[in-house]
Amino acid sequence: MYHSTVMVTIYDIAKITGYSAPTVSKALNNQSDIGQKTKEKILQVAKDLGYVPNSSAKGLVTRKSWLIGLIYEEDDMGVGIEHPLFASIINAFKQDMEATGYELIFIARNLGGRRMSLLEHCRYRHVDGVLIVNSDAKDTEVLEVTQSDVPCISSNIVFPDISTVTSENIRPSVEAVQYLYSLGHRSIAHIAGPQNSIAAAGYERLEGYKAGLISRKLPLRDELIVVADFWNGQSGYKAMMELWKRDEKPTAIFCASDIMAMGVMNACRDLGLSIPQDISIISFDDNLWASFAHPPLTTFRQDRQAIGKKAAEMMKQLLSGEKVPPRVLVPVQLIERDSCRKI
Amino acid sequence: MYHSTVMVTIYDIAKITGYSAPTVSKALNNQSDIGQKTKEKILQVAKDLGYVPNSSAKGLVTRKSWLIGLIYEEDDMGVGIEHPLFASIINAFKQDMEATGYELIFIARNLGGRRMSLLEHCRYRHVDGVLIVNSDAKDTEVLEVTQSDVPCISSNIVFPDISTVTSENIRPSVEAVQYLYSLGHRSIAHIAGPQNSIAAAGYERLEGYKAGLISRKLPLRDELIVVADFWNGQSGYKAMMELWKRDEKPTAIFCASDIMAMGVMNACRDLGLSIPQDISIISFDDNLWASFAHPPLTTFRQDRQAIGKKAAEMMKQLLSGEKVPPRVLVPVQLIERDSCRKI
DNA sequence: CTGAAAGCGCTAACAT
DNA sequence: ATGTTAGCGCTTTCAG
Repeated sequence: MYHSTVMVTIYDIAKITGYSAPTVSKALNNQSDIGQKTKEKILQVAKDLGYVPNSSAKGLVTRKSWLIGLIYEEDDMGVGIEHPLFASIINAFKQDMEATGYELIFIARNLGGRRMSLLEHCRYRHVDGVLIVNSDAKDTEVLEVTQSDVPCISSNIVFPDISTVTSENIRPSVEAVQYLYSLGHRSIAHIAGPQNSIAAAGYERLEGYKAGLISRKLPLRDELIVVADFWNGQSGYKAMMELWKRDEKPTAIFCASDIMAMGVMNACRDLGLSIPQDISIISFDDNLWASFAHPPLTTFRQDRQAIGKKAAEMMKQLLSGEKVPPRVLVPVQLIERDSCRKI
Repeated sequence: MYHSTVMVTIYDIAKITGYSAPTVSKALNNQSDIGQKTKEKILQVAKDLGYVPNSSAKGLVTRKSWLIGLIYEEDDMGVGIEHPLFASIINAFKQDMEATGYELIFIARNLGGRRMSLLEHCRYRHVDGVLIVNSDAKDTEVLEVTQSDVPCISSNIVFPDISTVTSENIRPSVEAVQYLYSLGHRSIAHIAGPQNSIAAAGYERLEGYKAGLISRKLPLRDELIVVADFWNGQSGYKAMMELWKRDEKPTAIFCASDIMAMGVMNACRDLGLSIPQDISIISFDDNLWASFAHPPLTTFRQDRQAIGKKAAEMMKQLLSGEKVPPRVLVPVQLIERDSCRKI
């Protein structure tokens, strides 16, 4: 049955049922101090009338918006417009939060032509909390939000004052080196992500790589490390070309991301290096392409679903006043395919 | 300067400036019937106090929320969790709408445990309009929204009652065939997307393929068409394998999407077919991977940015009461790379 | 050009 | 268990 477009209020329900507005309100909100019969009758009439509450009126008096703000800056990472991680994380987060009654709203940076800071926007909409996804850690407006009293959770980017959830970076990076070591490799290079502190991933994976070498008593050599300019394929290609100009020719490479690995693998091809015969490659992410690469890429799978769910869990804790640890790590899983060989 | 967390209202400003609340309101909203001096003074005090309007109070009286609802169903297409198109479209749409003063909110399907239909949610939040991105065209709750008085624009999926913006599908598909024809190909196959009507892309590209054949007086042959089960790599692989079981061996394939093409190209490899020596491939999308494929893939680039911008433009027209055409097409661009050869 | 009064839809605090 | 009163912050008449 389709309802008319004119708004029906609790007063309409009150009039029809003969009860007062507050009583209707109580019934609708499932309060305790109300008769069972009364409640049923009111609920029935509300249903018949197609009553829908008014979030503005409700929010105005309760001061709770049931809104979670999303600060999502498109792509400072140079990946282009298709970053594969964030959409999934947001989606998992969304589903979890919605189940608890929250809706997600993108926080804008201006309001009807007039500029308005992110924090002002949060206040304007009275968001109950904010999820920061891949924003610039140095953006003053974002920092203003993280330093305010608005409950914030961050995914991917580490901010000083708030809790962050990311995939594990260090442990799997150590493991990557050890995995290659166990295959007999002794000269292992790292093509690292940008070290500009936007994302923890860049330096933490490099750190893990170094720790991995140390754990196997392999020497740390600068000439085996190339830092890519951006998290994209072109930069991966360029980094591989740079690596191969140097004297030491590694037998294996730990690459900081699959997208970069696309470029690295192309560079190998252009260099006449076949994978894994001439060189082994292990990477990070497990994106759509990894299993279709030639050869299929051995890589650590980031669990986007788990990251989003974890972020939601942390948000709910924060919202209910609980303490949340500053950094939460979600495990990744090694997906062994054919890009590494025993030597 | 950092402001306190207690809310400052127009009454605070009124008290300090000595004007009344309505006057303050007028100044803040840049109304005409107010003195220049007065306005300046009020604005200054508002700024000093860190005044931020309250969207609930505002919305309650104006009945305008400055909210655009987003109906975004994750992935009925079987692409997995990384569909590369939608995030970009949403982002472009978002930027344009924000510049006009609107914010985007995801429309949920339940509210704090209680179920609430999509339309009810739209009413609850008083959204001024709704953008539907890749939702199931048969979902009754979505249809309820499209058939309501809520202004709706759809991207990608064609709904009966509302305006839809997509990339051009038919013309480029015709062109794909003609392009291959001009290269000397006469036996041209099509690996089509799912024909289940979720997305127009599936059947429109098939339609364009057929029209292309006809335009060059090539025979339509069913054995040169394989319809994939899903828009993913596995389905592409399977479809190619199926195609090659048949008697007629085409010299070229028009594949309905890049992601499917990943699978098709892998199947070629497994079949011992080298591209483009043995078979030419042309595709659709130009995703991140296409330029890194072996060989780099010739494909039609969808302009996600333009689609999002167009959707925003249509939404604004709708919001201001203008008529919007039922279907708007955004041009795609042929990116010639190395997967097709002259024979 | 400015202000007084009223009201948007809802709920909190109390009284009955 | 139910109703009365009041008020959330803002804007819209309409009077002056």
